[in-house]
Amino acid sequence: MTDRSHPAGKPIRTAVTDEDGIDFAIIELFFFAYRDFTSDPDQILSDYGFGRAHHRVLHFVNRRPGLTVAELLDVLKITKQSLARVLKQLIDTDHVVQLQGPRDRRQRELYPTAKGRALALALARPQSRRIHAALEDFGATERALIERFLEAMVNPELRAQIDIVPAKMSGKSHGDH
Amino acid sequence: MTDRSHPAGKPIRTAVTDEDGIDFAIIELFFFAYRDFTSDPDQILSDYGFGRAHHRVLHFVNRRPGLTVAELLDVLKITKQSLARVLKQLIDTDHVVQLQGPRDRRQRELYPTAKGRALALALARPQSRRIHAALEDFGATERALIERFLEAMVNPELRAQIDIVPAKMSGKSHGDH
DNA sequence: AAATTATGTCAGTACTATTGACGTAATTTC
DNA sequence: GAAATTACGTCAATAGTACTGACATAATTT
Repeated sequence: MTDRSHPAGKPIRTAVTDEDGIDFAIIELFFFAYRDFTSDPDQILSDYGFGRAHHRVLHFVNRRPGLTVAELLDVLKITKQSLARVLKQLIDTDHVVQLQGPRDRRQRELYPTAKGRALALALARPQSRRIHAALEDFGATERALIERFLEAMVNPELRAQIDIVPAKMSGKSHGDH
Repeated sequence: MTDRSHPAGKPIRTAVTDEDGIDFAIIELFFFAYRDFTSDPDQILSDYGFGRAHHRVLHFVNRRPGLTVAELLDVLKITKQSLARVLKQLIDTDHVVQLQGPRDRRQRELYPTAKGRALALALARPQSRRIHAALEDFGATERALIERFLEAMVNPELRAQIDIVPAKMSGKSHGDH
């Protein structure tokens, strides 16, 4: 609409580029990459009536079996109420089970069932394939570089969450406090 | 809840690892990296009452001034109705203006105003800083590698969208530092 | 016994997205 | 020139994921 009743700014016809001192190239690549990265599991999830939130819960429950609700909330950075519905659905559909904490019986330790493990793997498979394809021409050195880059993109305070993951790294056993 | 009335699966107590043939390390890194990557602009946006959807529109309007509504829908992969509200708000707040298409007057070419350009840059700044910091120890070769990786993560059919971007590669003098 | 902690749940709200339907103006086709 | 198509805008209804605040329960700690 060329009609404007209130003082509208004039159109700027030049594109922003990296010359503005901002790394638009990588910003945009990151957007496209993540959009497509999540599209594969999203499709599978819709068959189950699940969404991305279910995927995240399922992922971390499989990745750190036995984590408590509080720990999960901390990793996902969402509220208890947001988690509630999603977790309930996963439990009702027998993808996740809760066990009473052995030391503290108020706690609920979360574990995947065989069904939940299978779904988690099914969701991760296309993502892993995509990564493999993207790393096709790369060797171990380049792969390590990508990992270093991605890790550096994470907030330093939150990098601890990554290290909790079993296996993988070597001497990263800053155990529990 | 140790009580289950229906046949629930048994808890699996071992964590999934890369040994399952799946690249969980990078999958998880990608998740954390993107989560934090978007957190900076999200904070700024909330001051304006805007959300991530506004950011995306603002980004592409600044990146390809003069694109039409249809083109924008194609890039964002959302529906017209989803775009409508967001775009309207950006126009009402004088961040974006519409001009009649010169050749086809049905089309609306979208342009940023000075205000819209400023906001787009403000949103991109912390993201760019984060990228710079992550690439700190990397040279041009490593940087190119990261770009190649991210580009390879995008669906091949959709890579065309990336190339539309002006300037970009070639003798990219990603200037100072 | 009282306070705290871990979890669950209810009510209300917001944002982003969806599909379907309809209207209008401009362009293209017959 | 009339009809069909295209580009865009808008209305209504719905869903998924998130939020805040409040309150309940059981277990643990003080």
